[in-house]
Amino acid sequence: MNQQPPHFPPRPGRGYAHCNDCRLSNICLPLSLEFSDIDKLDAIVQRGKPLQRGDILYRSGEPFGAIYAIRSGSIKTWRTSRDGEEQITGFYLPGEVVGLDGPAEDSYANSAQALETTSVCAIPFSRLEALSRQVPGLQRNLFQLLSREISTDQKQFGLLGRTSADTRVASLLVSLSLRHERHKLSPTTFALPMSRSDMANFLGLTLETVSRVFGRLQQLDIIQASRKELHIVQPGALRELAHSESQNLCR
Amino acid sequence: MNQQPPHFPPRPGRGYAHCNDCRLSNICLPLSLEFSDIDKLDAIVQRGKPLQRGDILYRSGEPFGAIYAIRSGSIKTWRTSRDGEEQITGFYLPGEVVGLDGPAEDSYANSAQALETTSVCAIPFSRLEALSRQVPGLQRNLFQLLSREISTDQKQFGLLGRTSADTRVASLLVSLSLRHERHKLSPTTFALPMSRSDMANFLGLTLETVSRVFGRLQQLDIIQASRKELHIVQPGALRELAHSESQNLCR
DNA sequence: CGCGTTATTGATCCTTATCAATTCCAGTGG
DNA sequence: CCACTGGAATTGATAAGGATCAATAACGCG
Repeated sequence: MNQQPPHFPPRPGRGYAHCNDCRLSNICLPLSLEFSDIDKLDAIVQRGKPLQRGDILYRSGEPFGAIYAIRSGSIKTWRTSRDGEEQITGFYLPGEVVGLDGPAEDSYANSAQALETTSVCAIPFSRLEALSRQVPGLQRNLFQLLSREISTDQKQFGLLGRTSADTRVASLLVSLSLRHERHKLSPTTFALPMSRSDMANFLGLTLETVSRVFGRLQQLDIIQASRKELHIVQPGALRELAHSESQNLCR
Repeated sequence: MNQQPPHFPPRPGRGYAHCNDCRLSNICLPLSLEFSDIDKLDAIVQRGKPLQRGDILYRSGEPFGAIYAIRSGSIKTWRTSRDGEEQITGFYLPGEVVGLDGPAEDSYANSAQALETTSVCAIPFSRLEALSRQVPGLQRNLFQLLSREISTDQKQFGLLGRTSADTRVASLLVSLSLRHERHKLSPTTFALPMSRSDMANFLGLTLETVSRVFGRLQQLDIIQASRKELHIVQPGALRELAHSESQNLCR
């Protein structure tokens, strides 16, 4: 896999969509800004060529420069603890933003890697800060973005701490499903861009357990899965499972 | 326990320390601002009378108005999942800020409660936003504050997902110890403001397990604990435990 | 001093980790 | 085109850590 970081030219190449044309502008940073303000934002956004599967977007410890909005594809982020264990901290889909852990120490705490062919918009943070001082709506969106990341991270606590393997896997699948729905994609049939092992790591399980849960969910005809392809047969049942604190699929 | 929210008069009562006098100003929001800018911040800060143990600072679902810097005492925050289970999301000590989950949905996702007699500075967020547009250093501090919350939340992932009960408890104690040290308080002898059950909930354990770990740690003379009083006898050994991914104190 | 809450300690069970073997698949090269 | 190969996934057997249930003890507060 190619491990070179992609480069972002100072001014984006022609031929890439601008924010005002982007169909994600209603869930991304431009959310509810005026056209003229979106143009100002657009002027500092840098669009490079797509990352390939396995490409690293940034590495833990690198100086913080930009946050990245995902245009297409998907990204995983992870931290490395001091004894070298890796903990996946999130999977990010189009319209979502990675790198928000950067401002804390002015360097990235996470590493970020493309799970498939992925296009991102790089937004240099210092320029974004400056712009958001002039555009109150943008400042507000930025605060919301950070705050939302806090909120989703905290949701994960309950999942990791207190729930059965079944609930954890179901939760992840439901979360992905909802996010697909938001993009007007099928919420019931989509590809899982990450490996079982990635899911397991993210959910605080082993890959064997994840695999077994997949098995059970298929046995019950709640999902159909073959490798990376997922079809949710009974969305209601899956949601049910995802929201139960401890319940599991007693075989 | 008194469940009334405290009220914050529009302009603070006399006799409360201002930011420029506050010994926490080097770790709180005013961090590395100029005196004149700190005064501007100070002008929007509201200081009420202290909360008592059990007092609610804000409740999940309430409209978001302010973030709160803790001056003395301690606060716990928690989320309530849709099936009514409570998950403690953090313990906050002086100089730390709660309410950062508010901007996401313009309402608090967490509830916050005083664990002991606690003084807080309320900072109305819309006024803070406005001010931070004029004071770039303040805006930067705010972004850092949010980003740091993301970072500490993500650290918790690895703990909850992958580590032994011993490691989790040790981690919490080490974290508290380090934060006490930052305030020039003893890092080895302090009071635990929260119950065993709170710790357990936060760490994704049961209170019985937490109690047992305390027992083991005392057996090994790593800590001495009696109820809420904690003395760390061997800080090194505790840190060791806290950083090991899976190791546990096989009895 | 007595009650209720909080913490400790003990015995047992269950879920999931761990270890191990096998299968499946994608990609490769002959 | 098909056999090979190596990573990913599945499946099975076992064991361990922590949850659960239960009883007791210690403390704080009125």
